[in-house]
Amino acid sequence: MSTGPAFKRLPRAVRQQQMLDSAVRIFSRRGYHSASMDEIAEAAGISKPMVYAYLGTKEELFVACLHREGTRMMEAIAGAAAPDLPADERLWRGLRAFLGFVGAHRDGWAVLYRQARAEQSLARELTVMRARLVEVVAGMLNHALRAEGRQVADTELEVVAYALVGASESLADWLADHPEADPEKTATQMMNVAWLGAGQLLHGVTWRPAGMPATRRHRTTPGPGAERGAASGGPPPVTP
Amino acid sequence: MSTGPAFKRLPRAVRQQQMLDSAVRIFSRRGYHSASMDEIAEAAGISKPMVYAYLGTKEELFVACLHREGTRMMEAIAGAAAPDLPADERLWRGLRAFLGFVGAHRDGWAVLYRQARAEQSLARELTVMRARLVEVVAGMLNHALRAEGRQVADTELEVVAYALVGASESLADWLADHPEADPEKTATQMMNVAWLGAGQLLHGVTWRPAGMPATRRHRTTPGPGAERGAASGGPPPVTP
DNA sequence: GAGCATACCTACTCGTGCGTAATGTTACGC
DNA sequence: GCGTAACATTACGCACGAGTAGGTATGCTC
Repeated sequence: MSTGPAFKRLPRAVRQQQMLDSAVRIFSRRGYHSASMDEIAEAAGISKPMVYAYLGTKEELFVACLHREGTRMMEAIAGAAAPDLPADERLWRGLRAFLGFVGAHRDGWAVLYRQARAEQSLARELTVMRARLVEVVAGMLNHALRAEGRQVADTELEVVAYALVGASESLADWLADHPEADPEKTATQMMNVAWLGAGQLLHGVTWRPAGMPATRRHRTTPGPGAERGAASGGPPPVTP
Repeated sequence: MSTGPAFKRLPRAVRQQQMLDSAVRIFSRRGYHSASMDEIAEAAGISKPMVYAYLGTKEELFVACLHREGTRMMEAIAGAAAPDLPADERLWRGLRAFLGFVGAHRDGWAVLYRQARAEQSLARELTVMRARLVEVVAGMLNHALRAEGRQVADTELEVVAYALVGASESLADWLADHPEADPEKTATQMMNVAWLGAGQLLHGVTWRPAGMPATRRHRTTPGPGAERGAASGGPPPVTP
C-alpha cells in the first residue's frame, strides 16, 4: 500500500529486450550452465515465470540471445564491406567492423560465442552464423581470383577462409580478455599477418590501411630491405 | 559361475589410465556438463567411488584429462620444431605436428579444448597451455627478427603469435568436424596463408614444404576420388 | 465503473546428479 | 588356513535449479 506500484508495468516488447540484455550479461559472466534462470530474472528486475512466458526455456533463451547479437554483428560487417571494393579493402573493412563490434561488446559477444561452441545443443545457430561468414570470405577470395583469371577448388578456398575467420575469432577472444587493447590496432595487425603473411612481415614489408601517403595501398615490393620507419623499432607495421 | 571373477583387480596406475581414457571419450561425446560421473565410471568398467578415490571430483577429473592430453600434444609439437631451424621450417613442422596430433585424436582433443574454454573454472589449465604455445611462436618470430637485425615490441609480437595460434586452433576445430579431411593438406594450406598471406596467394605465389619440388615428401596425394583431382585445370595456388 | 486481457507474482514439484557411508569381496602375507 | 588391507559395490543424502500452477494487480475498452 504505502510503496505503491513498486515496479512498473511495461509492454511486452520492452520487457523482452530488457530480459535479453540481462540474459546476455549473466550468461557471459557465469557461463551457460552456471547461470540460473532465477538470477537472470532478478537481473532483469522481473520474476522467473515472466521469462518463461516471453522467451521460453533456458535453451531457447540462450539461442535468442545468440541470435540477436549475431544478427547485429552480421549487419555491422555486411554494412562495412561493400562488394564492389578490391579484395584487400573489403577484408580490411570487414575485419575492422568485426573486431570493432567485439571491442564494443567485450564481455557480451565473445563469451556467448564460446558457450555456444561448447554445447552441442546450442551449436546449430552458431554453425549457421559462422558458415555465412566463411561463405562471405570465400566468395570474396573467389571474386578476387577470378579477376585475375585464376581458379581454385572450393574446398581449398574454404580452408583458407576458415583459417582467416578462425584467426579473427581468436583475436576476438583475445580482445575480450584484454580490456585495454585497441580493436583498431589489433585489426591492423591481423590484416598484416592475414594479407601479407608472417614471412613478409619478418622481412619488414608492411601493409597499411587507408593509404594516403602513396598511391598504392600496399607495397608488395619484395626485398628484405624494409622502407618503413619500422627500423626505429617502435611502432610495428602500421598504426592507423 | 560362468563369468568367474567378473572383474579383475588391477594396480592403481593402470586403472587410472583406463579411467582417463574413458573420461576423455565421454567428456568428448557428451560435453562436460552432460557427462555424468556414473557414465564415465561405467565406461571404464568400474564403479563411481573408485573414480572419486583415484581422480577426485568431476572438475579435477576433467582437468586431469586436459592435462594429460595437453602434455602429449605439447611434446609432439616441441619434438617436431627444433630451435635451430629457420623460422618457416619451424613453423611448418610445428603446424604439421599440431594438426597431425589433432587429426589423430579427432574427437578427443578438440572437444576437450572447447569445453575448457567455455567453463570459467576449467579455463586456467588451458590458459597456461595456450600461453606456452603463444610464447613459443612469439619467441620463434622474435628470433627470426633478430637474425635480420630488426626489433618489434613484445605486444605486437604477441598479437601476431596469437593470431597464428588462433588460426591453427580453428583449423583444428575444423578438422575435428571434418573426419574426411587430411591434416597434412590442411597444414600446408594453413602454412600458405600464414606465411605468405592471402595477398600473395591471390597472385599465385605459393609456399611449398620441403626444398624439393617433385620428390616424395608430400605430393598432392591423389587419393581415392577421381573428380577430386586437384591437378585438373591448371595449377591452383594453394595446392602444394 | 463493469468486463476483459495482459502483465506480473509467490510458492511449489520434481528430476537429476554429485559426492559419500555402509558394506561386501579378492588377493596376499604368515 | 586366516587375518587384513586394498579393491570394489550398492544405495543413499542432499542441494540445486528448471519449469509450472494458480492467484493478484494493473491498464484498456466500452
